[in-house]
Amino acid sequence: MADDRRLDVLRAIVEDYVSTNEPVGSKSLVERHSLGVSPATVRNDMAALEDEGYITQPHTSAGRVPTDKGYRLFVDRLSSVKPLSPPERKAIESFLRGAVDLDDVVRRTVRLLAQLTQQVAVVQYPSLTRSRVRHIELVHISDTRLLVVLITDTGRVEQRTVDLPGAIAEDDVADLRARLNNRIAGHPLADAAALLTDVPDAVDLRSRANVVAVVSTVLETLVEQREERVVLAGTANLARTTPLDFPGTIRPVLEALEEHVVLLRLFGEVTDAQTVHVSIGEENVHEGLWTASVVSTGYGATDQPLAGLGVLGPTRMDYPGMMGAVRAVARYVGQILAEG
Amino acid sequence: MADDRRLDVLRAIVEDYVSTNEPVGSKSLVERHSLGVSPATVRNDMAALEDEGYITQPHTSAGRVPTDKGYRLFVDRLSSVKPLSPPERKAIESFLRGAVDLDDVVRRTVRLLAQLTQQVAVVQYPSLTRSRVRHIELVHISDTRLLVVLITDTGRVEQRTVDLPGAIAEDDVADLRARLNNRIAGHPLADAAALLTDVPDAVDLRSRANVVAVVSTVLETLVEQREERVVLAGTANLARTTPLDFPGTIRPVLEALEEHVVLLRLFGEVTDAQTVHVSIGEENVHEGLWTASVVSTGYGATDQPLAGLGVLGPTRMDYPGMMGAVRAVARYVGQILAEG
DNA sequence: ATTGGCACTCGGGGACTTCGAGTGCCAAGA
DNA sequence: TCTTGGCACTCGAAGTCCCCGAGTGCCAAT
Repeated sequence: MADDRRLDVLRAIVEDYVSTNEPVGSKSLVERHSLGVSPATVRNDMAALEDEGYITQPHTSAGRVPTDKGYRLFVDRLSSVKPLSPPERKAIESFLRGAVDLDDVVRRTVRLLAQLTQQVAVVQYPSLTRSRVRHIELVHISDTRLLVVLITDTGRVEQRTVDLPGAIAEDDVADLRARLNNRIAGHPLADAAALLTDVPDAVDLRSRANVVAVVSTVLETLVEQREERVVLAGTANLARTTPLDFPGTIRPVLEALEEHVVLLRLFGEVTDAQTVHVSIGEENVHEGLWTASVVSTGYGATDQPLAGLGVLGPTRMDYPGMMGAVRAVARYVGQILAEG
Repeated sequence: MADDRRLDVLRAIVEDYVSTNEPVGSKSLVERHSLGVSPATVRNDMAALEDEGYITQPHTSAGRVPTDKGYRLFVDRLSSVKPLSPPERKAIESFLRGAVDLDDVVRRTVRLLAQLTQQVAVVQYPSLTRSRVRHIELVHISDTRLLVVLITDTGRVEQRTVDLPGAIAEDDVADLRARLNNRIAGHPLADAAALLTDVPDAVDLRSRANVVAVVSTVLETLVEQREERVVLAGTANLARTTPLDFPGTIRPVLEALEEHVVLLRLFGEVTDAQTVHVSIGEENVHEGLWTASVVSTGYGATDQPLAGLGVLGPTRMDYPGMMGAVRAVARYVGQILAEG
């Protein structure tokens, strides 16, 4: 039971610190929470918690502040996801319903999430490799130039121009278009490479070079990671934070946010759309984010998420609330995408 | 001549303040510049300049700092655009040459500009209304659903799905595609509305509703301002600024940067690709940018620019340098786009 | 019109003090 | 063995005081 109370104390410290943004002392703790013990007892618990590395004091005689490890324990064992209120859910739904296309869905989602959480929001575009091909369109731009347009079942559209080694006739374009669609329409993009290897073999020698060029462009568009895109919103919320949250400057964080590769890696661990993942302080791989926490999850079909979304803020954040918001938004987006 | 010297003094003040970030006094002024007069004389000039509102002192008995009006005079009459060094030009060119498509050009441009100027860079996508239609593609997704893809001569691709009131056959799609392209391919988007009005009249009654739906979607895609896009880079450079630059917090600036509508308005005045436009402090319409300056210009064909690009930073910025960088980058981008 | 001289201003920074929230430890009590 | 009240101690925040010096405005002399 003494052990249980120690955890209660840790929970209370995290909650108080998150809401007041001030190191919390033993006295104010017993005042704000009904722990049923005296400050002296709490002090003993605090000393123990500090020994174990869950809390720390900014300077000798100040209150305690949770460490990354403390937040981790809090998230894992001392809190649960805070569901959103019905009005909030209503607002999310009606806001997302208005979207006209995929771009719009993503844009609205990221703004919504930033607004809702008052943090920086990050949304990854539905991953290409995990979607299916709806259609490939070839547009004849000039004799030696085609525009390849790839449409996925999530509504994502990617395009790329191809410079052909030789001239190509309209008829040949139509033929190739039919072949390509016949081969991969309806299939996951991940399988595209395998399905397309023998396409050049089936056409006559004359145009084979052109076909190879087109196929390799299609594959590039599909495979190349550079096409993974993320969208941000709420950067201004970083300026709201106190110097306590980000020691010195928010610059490294802003820099990390500009390197979209870094952001994409945040969603690397996203494997299902059910669990909400939390990465706290130095748990983050990127050094610039060692003072920040990321709450993320996948969205899309529950078994096979399309991509990730999440929020980023100081380690001192309302984890249960953020997790609730992230989960709720992810669910609604998944729903919307499934319908559209 | 006394008047001339006063302007020299103002120029010296601006230059010193920009480089040192400290209010500049009469003594250090004569030390750093060879004005050929004594500090006392400079003091008289300063007093006059202050009376006229070109400079001000942060507090009694500190050096002087240029006002917005002072920077304005400096930009208009006391400085000239600083050309980039040949190596810099070389770097710009080779960096931009590597771009594979329009998206890539824009992305590279904005990063380059941020890097070069150490400020926040903003690049607007080539405006739709000012480009010409290269091709319109209609993709048959389902019986009652089409994907409309619009390709401009700048390489920009816009797409939108249309839900049709009734079913449509493949043949009708092909027919409509041909009609649309026949009508507006090669024409400026701005003329599209006029050119398309009578298209529905030419088809038989049966499919007229469908045609109307498609045409109106095309027009929406063309006309709607929401498709005007901007891209940002270098936000982290704002965190480099001192409290002197942005009194209190950079938050309002970050907020303004997130409202892309605000950014687009920055380029509203861009009418040609020759002159570089400077907007200083409270000259900015948006209140959140009253502590910032914007250096912008148009890019594209010199007579009819496609869109704008520029940088944003504290009013205390190196205007000649920024103008040089912005102008150079705009020229190269225009060149690249003209070739591609 | 320019300049040297001079008295004046005022913010920044260092030294010093006070205040109080918070701590650790201990001995007594349950 | 755990809890608790008591107590001395620590140390940062904030206030006060003071000095220094960069910078100013003004004036009389050139």
